[in-house]
Amino acid sequence: MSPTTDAASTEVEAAETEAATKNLVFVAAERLFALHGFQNVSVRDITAAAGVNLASVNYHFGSKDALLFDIFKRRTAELNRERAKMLHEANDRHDGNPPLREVLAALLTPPLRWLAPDHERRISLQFVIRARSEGTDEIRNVLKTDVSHLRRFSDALLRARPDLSPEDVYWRLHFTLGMLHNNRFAEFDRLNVLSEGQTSEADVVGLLERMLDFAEAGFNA
Amino acid sequence: MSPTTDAASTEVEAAETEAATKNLVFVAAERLFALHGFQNVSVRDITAAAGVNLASVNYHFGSKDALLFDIFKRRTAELNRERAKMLHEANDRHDGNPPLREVLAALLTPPLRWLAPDHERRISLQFVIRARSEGTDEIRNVLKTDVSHLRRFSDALLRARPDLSPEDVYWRLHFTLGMLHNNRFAEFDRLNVLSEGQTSEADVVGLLERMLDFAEAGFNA
DNA sequence: GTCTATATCGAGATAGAC
DNA sequence: GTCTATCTCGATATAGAC
Repeated sequence: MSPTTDAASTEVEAAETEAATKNLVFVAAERLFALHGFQNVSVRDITAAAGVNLASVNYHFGSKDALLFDIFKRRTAELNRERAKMLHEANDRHDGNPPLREVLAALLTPPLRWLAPDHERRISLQFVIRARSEGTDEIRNVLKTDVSHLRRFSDALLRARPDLSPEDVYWRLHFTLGMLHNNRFAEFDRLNVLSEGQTSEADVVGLLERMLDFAEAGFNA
Repeated sequence: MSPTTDAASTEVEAAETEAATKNLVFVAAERLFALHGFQNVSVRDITAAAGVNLASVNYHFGSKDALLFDIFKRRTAELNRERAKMLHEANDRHDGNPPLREVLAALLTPPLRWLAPDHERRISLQFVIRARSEGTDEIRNVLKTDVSHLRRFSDALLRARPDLSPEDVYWRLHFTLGMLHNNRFAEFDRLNVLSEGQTSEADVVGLLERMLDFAEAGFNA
């Protein structure tokens, strides 16, 4: 082996190791935050679960807060990309004026898909939902000021229901988002206790239909 | 002044002071928790805001967690008492079978009343909503296991809509609660940004009507 | 880049004087 | 009951060896 290839392969290995370590931290942190909440998980918990060194979080992400923000940004970007794609397809199918239900479906389907018991993003959705209400000041600021992805949907809803006042449309979108964000593990547990096991969130296709029925009727009220 | 009256008045004063101090802590803690979240408020913040001694929290409530739990218990009890009263009155008006909208109104009206800008429980409602999702393990446990007050409502809904499957009723109640719990200051801010000021949560009577319209239509879907 | 050891800080809780 | 001073702990962040 020449020194050159040696150095090159070492660099590659280091880059792979770095990426691997960073990813291990990312995945472990997301999981722990989703299950136990941001404040209840320490950097030690994360690095222990990931099987990496305690200093990794600060080395790769800068701080615990920055790690949380990083996960939040990546997952919401993924989610909103899927939503935008579905809305775009609905637009294509209906000459830029998709009916109400299809707009709502584009908003709700991606997160509901993620909720499926065997979906690889199941835990990510719980993370995003928790981060929305328990997150850092930085996350709250982004939520409050960056509404661009939501505007696509409010515009589509306004077009789908030009007979409604904008005020009505905005409020009904707000209600629909409330329905969506209530889909936390803890809330499902509570509902299961109340219904004595008659409800099961495992059937996400059924749940999506239920939510669409409810929200569509609410918009048509 | 005889020693007897002296001692008596001293006891009274001490009791009043104790009650006053305890109450100052309670009120200050509720406010700070509601505005900034449980984890972001220290015992020092609370006692400073209340103008009392640092040790007061532990002396009067045992611990920070116990203080939070105390506030949560008292406010949810108040809220559920108002709800139960409204449901009871609706039962009286309709021979034990109130229509759907009146059941929903009994569930939603008390918290919406509390939301009014000049209502003395405005901050308490924000506290309860936040405590639901950001609270301690003890609070989460109570939420999960103690569904007795909700059962009154699910039973009434089942009676109001015997044509629906129980599963449908439970899910739709879940959706309705999602709409309700989304009424946080931060969410209103977000909605105001999105709607460019076209929505105002100050008109709680209007908001209640909007929510009832949406939820009733959802149940009738 | 990784890891250990440690600095530093802020928190909740409490002992003991008054 | 109240207050001050303090204890103790657990956290994040980082310096410095390898």
